[in-house]
Amino acid sequence: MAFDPKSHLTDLLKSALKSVAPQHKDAAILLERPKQASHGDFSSNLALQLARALQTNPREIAQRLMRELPVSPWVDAVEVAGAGFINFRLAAAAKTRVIEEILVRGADYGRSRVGAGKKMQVEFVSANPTGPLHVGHGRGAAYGASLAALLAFAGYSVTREYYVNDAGRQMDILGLSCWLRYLALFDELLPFPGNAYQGGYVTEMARQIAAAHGRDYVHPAAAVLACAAKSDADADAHLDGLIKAAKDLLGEGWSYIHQHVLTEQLADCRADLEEFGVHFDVWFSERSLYDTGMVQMAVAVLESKGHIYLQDGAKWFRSTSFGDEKDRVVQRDNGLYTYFASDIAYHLNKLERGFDKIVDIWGADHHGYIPRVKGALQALDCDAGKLDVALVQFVSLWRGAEKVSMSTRSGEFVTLRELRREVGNDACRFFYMLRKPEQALDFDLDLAKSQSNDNPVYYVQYAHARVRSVLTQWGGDAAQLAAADPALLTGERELALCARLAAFPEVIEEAARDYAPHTVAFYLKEAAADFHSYYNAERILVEDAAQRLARLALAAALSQVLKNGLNILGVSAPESM
RNA sequence: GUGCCCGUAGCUCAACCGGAUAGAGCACCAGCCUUCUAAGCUGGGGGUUGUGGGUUCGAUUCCCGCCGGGCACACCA
Repeated sequence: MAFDPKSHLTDLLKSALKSVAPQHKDAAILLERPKQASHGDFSSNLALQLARALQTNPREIAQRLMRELPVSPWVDAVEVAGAGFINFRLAAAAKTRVIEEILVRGADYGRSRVGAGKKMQVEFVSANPTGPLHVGHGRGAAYGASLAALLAFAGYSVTREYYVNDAGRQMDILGLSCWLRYLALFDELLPFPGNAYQGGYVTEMARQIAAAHGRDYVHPAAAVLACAAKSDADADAHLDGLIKAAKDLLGEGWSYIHQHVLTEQLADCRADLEEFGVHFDVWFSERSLYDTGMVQMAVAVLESKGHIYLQDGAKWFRSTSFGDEKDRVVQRDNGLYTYFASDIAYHLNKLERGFDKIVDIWGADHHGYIPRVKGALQALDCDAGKLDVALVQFVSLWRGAEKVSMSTRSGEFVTLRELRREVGNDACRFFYMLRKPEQALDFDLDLAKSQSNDNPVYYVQYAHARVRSVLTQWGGDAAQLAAADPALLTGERELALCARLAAFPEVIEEAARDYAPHTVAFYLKEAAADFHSYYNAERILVEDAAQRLARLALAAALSQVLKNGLNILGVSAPESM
């Protein structure tokens, strides 16, 4: 294992602690990198933490700890400062060692074992395949993909999953919408319901069906109306009437149309995500839960455990027993299961697949849904603690000062595809990662498009490209860099850059722990800033061969870290710009 | 009304499971290209962390009350 200054200092402190306060020898030792350079390279608040328990002035504890610290060649100085902080100054050699480690480990530098190979599932996007993905889905996609990559890099065995809602009423509405457009192509005109899917892609699918099957699915408009006509008072009831009419009149044809629109939309969605660099290992069908009897079984198990009661002809799950604010219907009085019922079965299935942890990424509007799902798992005697839900807030698009209005059902929304085409995949992925997920995101299209220093994605990529350009001009073999003498790196900026690079593994572990890939993006901006600053202050390709090689090694190490970080975020690291 | 998220520089946001003098970018002002990519760099001004309490060596962080914004409160998904 490579030398790690942080764990080395931890060991030193542990040893001192054993002498000073044996009864607290197992106290957690926290080392942080101070924001301020005058506070050294690492700082520990151990004395402050112990002050109360030892009933002693923290500064005095710090002094005692300092006296008991074993001598280390990696430490230049130790001092007690402020209220009782112990500040460490590392020897230059301890800071520059990281360069060699980065060059040796390459794409694996920063990779951690904290995950210990534990099986983790990240389920995200899971949008109804009833139309194109929009910019809100894009945020969930970018977040989920980056989080999954981050967790994998942190040592977890990650499965990326998309839950396909192919069983519900929404799919029926889409099928109906398509059929109505199809009928219109053959002059069988019915009023198109306002609560059906309005988008142009629906008409497009209708044209495909017409092209492939001609008039096969045509029925007179009058017949449809006659079949559907009951209540035109309630828009939803009217829609259900039309769906029933479609099923009755079309028979097998309905299955075809239903399947066709599903396949089309899923394929479109999948292609869209693939282009966005977002891949899934599993596409899990909701319908399969019904086909295999999982839904019925899950409800039956709940029932057998006494968590279900009948009221008004429906079956209710007593979720209030598990902290929910009201009980929830799992099976309607007409016998149909609710979406919640299949979701219980789905989560049960997830746990049965043996994941140590499952992360659901949901839109923030679903937050009220958490207690009932966790409640159901508890009721099934599962460990609900294995389920984490990450909520992603909404996205608003802006063109300068003007807000772009969006509404899914009306068809007036900006699609992810349009967004990607307009601003590019890299800027898109990076921009989505500039905000913590639980915070609403204002996405400024003009800014994302601008090829200027306003745009952070170019800033980071530029730093990478700059290094690659220098390496190309140098023209040497990268293998030579291993021979560089790090002792020649003594400049303040060089050592600061080394410290930044050494922090990368910690950034990865903390980001993984907090499900916070955005902190990786922030780190990359800072690392790029360190480099740009260095680049402007010092020349890399100097006359002195040894000095030149040392600086090239540092630059190469920096570019490697940028690349590893960008890779997690799904952003390219260009060789030139 | 109840629950969740949020409130930090003029704007957009950070702040490492409670730490030291709250940091960046944009915008504004003043500088840096005959030398490795100016999509870059250097310097400057800019703050009662919405507000009032509490917890303690220490609070942007934790707890409570207000104020303001967003979202959710279905036999829809």
